[in-house]
Amino acid sequence: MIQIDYQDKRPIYEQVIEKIQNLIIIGVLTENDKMPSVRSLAIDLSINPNTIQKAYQELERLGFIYTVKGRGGFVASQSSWKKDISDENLNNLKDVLIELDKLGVSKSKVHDMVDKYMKGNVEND
Amino acid sequence: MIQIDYQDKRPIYEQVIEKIQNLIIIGVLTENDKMPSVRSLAIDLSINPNTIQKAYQELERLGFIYTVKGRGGFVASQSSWKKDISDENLNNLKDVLIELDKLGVSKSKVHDMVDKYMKGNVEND
Amino acid sequence: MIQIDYQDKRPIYEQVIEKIQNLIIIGVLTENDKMPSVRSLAIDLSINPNTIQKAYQELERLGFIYTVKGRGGFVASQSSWKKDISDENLNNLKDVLIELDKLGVSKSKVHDMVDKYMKGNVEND
Amino acid sequence: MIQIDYQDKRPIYEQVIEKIQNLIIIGVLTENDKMPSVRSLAIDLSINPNTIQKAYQELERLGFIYTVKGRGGFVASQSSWKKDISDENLNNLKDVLIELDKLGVSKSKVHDMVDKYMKGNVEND
DNA sequence: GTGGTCTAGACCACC
DNA sequence: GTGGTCTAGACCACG
Repeated sequence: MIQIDYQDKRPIYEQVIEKIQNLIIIGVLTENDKMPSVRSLAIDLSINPNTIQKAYQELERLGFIYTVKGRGGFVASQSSWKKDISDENLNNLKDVLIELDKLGVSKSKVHDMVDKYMKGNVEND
Repeated sequence: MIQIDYQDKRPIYEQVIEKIQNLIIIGVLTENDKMPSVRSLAIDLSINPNTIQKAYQELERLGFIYTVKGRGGFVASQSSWKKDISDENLNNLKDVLIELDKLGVSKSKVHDMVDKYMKGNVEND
Repeated sequence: MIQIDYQDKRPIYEQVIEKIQNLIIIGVLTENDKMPSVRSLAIDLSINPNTIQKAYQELERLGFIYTVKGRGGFVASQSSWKKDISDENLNNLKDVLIELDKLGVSKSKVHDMVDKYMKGNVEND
Repeated sequence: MIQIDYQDKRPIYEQVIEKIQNLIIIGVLTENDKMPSVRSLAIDLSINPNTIQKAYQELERLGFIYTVKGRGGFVASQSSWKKDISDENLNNLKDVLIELDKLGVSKSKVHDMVDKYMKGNVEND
C-alpha cells in the first residue's frame, strides 16, 4: 500500500502522511473506508507502531481520517480537508510565481506549463 | 541588511542563505560586491559565527558567492546560479500544478494567478 | 430513539449515557417508564450489548434509572438525580466564569449571554 | 513550577499543557520568556522527556509557545492564542447555560454567580 | 482486536 | 546544550 524511502531526508511519519493523503486525494481511499490498523501497517512497513500512530494523529488533525477507540481509523469526507489543502497549494503557487518573476522567467513559459501539466477542470470554478 | 525570524521553523543558517540569495537575485548585491565578513555579520545578527560560516559555505556551493583566501567573500556572476535556480523553481511549479490538478482546481484560475503575480519578462525567453 | 456519532471522540457508552440522560431531563422519558432492553437497544444501534450494559450500569449509579431483576430497567424519579446534576453543572459554570475572568472577558458580555441562552425559570428558586 | 496529579484521570501530557497554559494566561510566563528545556522539566517532574515533548508540541500548535531547534522553547505573544481560547470558553459557557436552563435553574441564580466569580473587566468590550 | 499513553534509551541536526 | 525523530516494549480503556 505504501513504500518508505529511506533516502528521503524527511522523517518517516511525514512520508506516511503524504502517501496516505495522496491515496485519499486521488480517491483510492474513499469516505468511511477502514484504514489499516496502527499495528498491522507498522508490521507491513517494518517500522515502529508509534511512528504510524504519530502519522495517523496528524492525518486526523488535518481532517483526512477519523478514529474511534477500539474500532480503528476511517477515511473522513472530502469536506473536512478539500478547502484547506487547495488553499495551501494556491499559496505555494503564488510564492513560486513571485520567485519565477524575480528570476526573469517569462509569463508565456509559465502559461505553457500550466496547459501542459493540468488536464483542466472547468466545472469547478 | 538581514533580519532573522526566530519564530521561523527553519534553521537559522537556511534563513541566512535565503535572505542573501534574494538580495543577489533582485540585484541589491551584484557581481564582485564584497560580502560582509563572517565575523561582522555574526555580530550584526547576534548569532554564532559557525552559523554564518555554514551559510557562506552553502552559498558558495550553490554558486552565489566565491571566496578568495585572505580577502574574503564576493558575489559571483549570474551565470553561475541563474539556470540552477530557475530550473529548481520550474520543478516546484510543475509539482504544484500537478497537485492542484489532482485537487480539481481549474486551469483558468491558475492562468489568472499567473497574470496577477508575474509582471511578464518577455525578453528572457 | 438515539443516534450514535462515530466521529465523536468520546466512547460510545458515554454517548449513550448522555443521550438517555437528556431524554430524561427534558421529559421525553418520565418516571417509571420502561427502558428498552439491553439486547433490543444494542440491535437497534448496531453496537455491542456490553456497551449498552455499561451505559445502563452508569445510569443506574447516577440515579437516572433503576433495575428490577427479571423485569428490566425503569426511569427513576427526578429526586434521585436532579440535585446532583444541577450541582455538577453549577460547578462547571463556576470554572468557566473564573476562566473567562482570567481572560479579561467582560461581565456584561456574560450577562448578555445568560439572557440569550436561558428562558428563565423563576419558579424553581 | 508544575505539579503532576497522579490521581487525575487525564493523561500526564494534558495536565502539563493545562498547567503551562494557565501560567501563560495569568501572566506568570510572558512573551519571549525561555521555557524550561524538555529534558530539565522531565527530570524536574520525574517523567519521560517524550511526554514533555508531546506537551510542548501541542502548546506550540495552540500558539502558546514557539520553539527554535538548538535554542529551546519560548513563550509566544498573546495575539497567537487569546482569541481562540476566549472563543472556546464562550462556547463552553453557552453549553452550560443551555444545560442549566433545561434543568430548571433560574436566570437570577446564574446572574448572581457571574457577579460572584468575575471581577469585571469593563474595558474589554 | 483497536487506538492512546508512557517509559527507557538512542541518534540526529542545530547552535 | 537544545529540540526532533525513532525503536522496543509495556499497560490501559474500549468494543
